[in-house]
Amino acid sequence: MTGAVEGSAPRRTRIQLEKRELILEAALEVFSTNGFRGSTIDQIAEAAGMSKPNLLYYFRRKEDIHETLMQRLLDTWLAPLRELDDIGDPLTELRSYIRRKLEMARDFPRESRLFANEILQGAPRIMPMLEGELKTLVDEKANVIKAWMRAGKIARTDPWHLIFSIWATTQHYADFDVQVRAVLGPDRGGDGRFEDAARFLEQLFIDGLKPKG
Amino acid sequence: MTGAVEGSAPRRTRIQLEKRELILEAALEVFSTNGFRGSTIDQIAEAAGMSKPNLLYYFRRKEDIHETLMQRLLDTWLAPLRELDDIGDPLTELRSYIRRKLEMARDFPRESRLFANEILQGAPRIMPMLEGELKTLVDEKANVIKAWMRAGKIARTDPWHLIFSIWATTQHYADFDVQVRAVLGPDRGGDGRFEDAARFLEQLFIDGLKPKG
DNA sequence: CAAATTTTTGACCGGTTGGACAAACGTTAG
DNA sequence: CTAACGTTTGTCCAACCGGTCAAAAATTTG
Repeated sequence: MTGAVEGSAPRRTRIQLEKRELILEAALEVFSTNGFRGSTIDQIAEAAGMSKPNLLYYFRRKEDIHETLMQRLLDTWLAPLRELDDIGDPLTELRSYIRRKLEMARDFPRESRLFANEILQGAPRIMPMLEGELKTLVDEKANVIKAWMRAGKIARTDPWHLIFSIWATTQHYADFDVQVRAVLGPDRGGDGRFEDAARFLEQLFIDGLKPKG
Repeated sequence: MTGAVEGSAPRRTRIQLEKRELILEAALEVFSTNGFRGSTIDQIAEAAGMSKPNLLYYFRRKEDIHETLMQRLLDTWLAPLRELDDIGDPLTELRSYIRRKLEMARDFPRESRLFANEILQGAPRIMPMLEGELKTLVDEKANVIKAWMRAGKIARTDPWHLIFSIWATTQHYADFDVQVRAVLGPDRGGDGRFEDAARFLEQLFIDGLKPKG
């Protein structure tokens, strides 16, 4: 009769751990396709194979599910950028970063869409993170890229907008997937579209960033 | 006592024309920030300065507002690509296209977000248009670009993914505006961010597309 | 002006939604 | 076995939401 599933000390049962995972997986599916307000607890419960009151036993409010999902997402979402290392070869590092981001768009499109949904609606729930953690990380990496430019390792350009462009182009293949498929048609829109995209983006960014002269 | 605001022959009063515009303007604001399901008729009505039943006198269903909005949007949204002309200088044409798209992201961010919202959720209402009109247009322009490549006017690459990248990078500044602002901070995130973006994108795409050798 | 028509409004309705709750059911430790 | 604790479910509720309707108010037309 505790019911304190989410206390300051979350002592969780085996069942709680399992069921919470099940719910989060189902919620990711539902939220990423319908948005927060467009999703109902009933939909998530059904997708998780349980009743609504049962779901509400594990997460007291709809928002709690979304919040938990968002917290987990952000860590893995920023991991590729965190790995951008200033001790490696600049062009190799950037190529790896682009490739990793594109792989995430391919392998975790639901996470990408969940994030896009949140930002589109003004990021009401993660604004502090954007202005804090994210800005700090981007500024840090922008300085790494700037150093590469000063050292003549890559062409000079705006590091922040370079990062934005990499985000935009790679996430486009997850967020606008239906449009990409529709335009490419059945032949070119199949599984090969990510390899085509990888080739194109490598040419666009890496060739474009090679130092002049 | 007709009430037939939307008949096969839409004989519309002056008041009807005015009020419908008012509603569409309000609905654009509301839909673009909350999504279709996240928006209520009451919100739109209040934003338009009228009561809910009054709004429903001009648009019988919520979906009708969204549909009308979407139809209008698509024409203006694709206009820049339609203008891409194969009689002009290739690099100039592409530069103009990128600039126009970025200007639209700056001047019509709500339209961009409305469109993004629709695509994100699987484009349930405009799928036929994507597979029809849009695909036809993109294929046509891809062939124009291909011809430029064969003629050695620009570097060889994938025209479809080139177009996707231009869409992604330019629309990013509308759809992910809050993120861009948050990361750039108060100084660089001000009005100048679009000029910085324009400079960056021109360098990225145009320099990268100059013919080799 | 007065009749006809258009516009606006308040009241209302049925369905949905997020969430509460207590009782029933299952599990586990002593 | 049994008491304590964890889990599940049916029922219920208040708020919200899309939409209807009839009647009032405003406007147009003759």
